[in-house]
Amino acid sequence: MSKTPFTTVINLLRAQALIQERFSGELGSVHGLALNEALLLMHLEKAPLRRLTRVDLAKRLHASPSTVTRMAAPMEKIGLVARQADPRDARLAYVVLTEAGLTLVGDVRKTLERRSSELFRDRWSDAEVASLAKLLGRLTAGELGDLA
Amino acid sequence: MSKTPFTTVINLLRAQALIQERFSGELGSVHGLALNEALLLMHLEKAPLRRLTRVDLAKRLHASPSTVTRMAAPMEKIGLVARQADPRDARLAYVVLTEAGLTLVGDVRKTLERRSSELFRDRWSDAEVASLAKLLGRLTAGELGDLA
DNA sequence: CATAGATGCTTGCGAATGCAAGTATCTATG
DNA sequence: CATAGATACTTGCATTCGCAAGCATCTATG
Repeated sequence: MSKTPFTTVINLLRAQALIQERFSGELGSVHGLALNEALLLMHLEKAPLRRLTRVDLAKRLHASPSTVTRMAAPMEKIGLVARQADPRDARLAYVVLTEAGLTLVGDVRKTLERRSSELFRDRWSDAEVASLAKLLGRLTAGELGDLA
Repeated sequence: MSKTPFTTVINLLRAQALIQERFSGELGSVHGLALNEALLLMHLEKAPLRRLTRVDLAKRLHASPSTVTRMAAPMEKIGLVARQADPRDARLAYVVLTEAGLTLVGDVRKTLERRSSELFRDRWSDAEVASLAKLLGRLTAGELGDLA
């Protein structure tokens, strides 16, 4: 039995920790957001009508609905998102991206794209990065919400 | 400017969430450990004398020293690790793997290796998995503690 | 139309974690 | 040897998160 799959998993966990550390700092100091909050805004940006229910957001963020409720509250307070009811189903409380949120998420995306490029700037060819993206994409093929 | 690096980072974050979800369940129910606790034991297993200081463990786990202190306490209580003083430096409090811990970490490793294999069982050739492992390994080249 | 089950959201509670401060010890400098 | 700074660990406090329970609403069935 080969141990290559295990090595792959371990390396992936390490790479994720590296990225989290590198990105969280600038994201927090420049935009005042945590990485998860940035991902939430980007999911809304990609969604039809720029809105999603809390349950849908939870699935895309791999979080619980209660976490999404609590994440959205302060972002609503500062005007990045708003709460929107559904006229047909009174249970639903959409989280909808505001104009301010749309502007911010554009800046956030630029920051993340720049940091991502820096991550591969040295010792990586374009083909290698593309190969890595493709392999990782296949790993998560059945998942919701692409963001990219 | 290409967006491939950004796509790569997003896919990596998604893949990490997938792995965390798939592994945590069995790790907890079968061995009674969280993923981070399993990683802690595996770092000890790889270390000389099967022991590390809390600060060294924190670096390898990408956690704070206080987190390591609190993680080690219950594992010491159930006999997986022990506390060991350094005769030359009274500040150091090594976390050392016990025999019971060594036995458990062997089982845990087998579980993780099997789950990792299942992750790539369908639609992946050996060469593709090896390629992914290599690319991820390059991303974390400068880091401590290999585990694999 | 009435009821049972399913779904979406929120809240209480406990667990995990980081930061900052405090203590103990070591090391370098004079 | 005395002192200042560095290092290792721990603890108090605040934050974040998931689970379970509760409430409101919707849907299916009779």
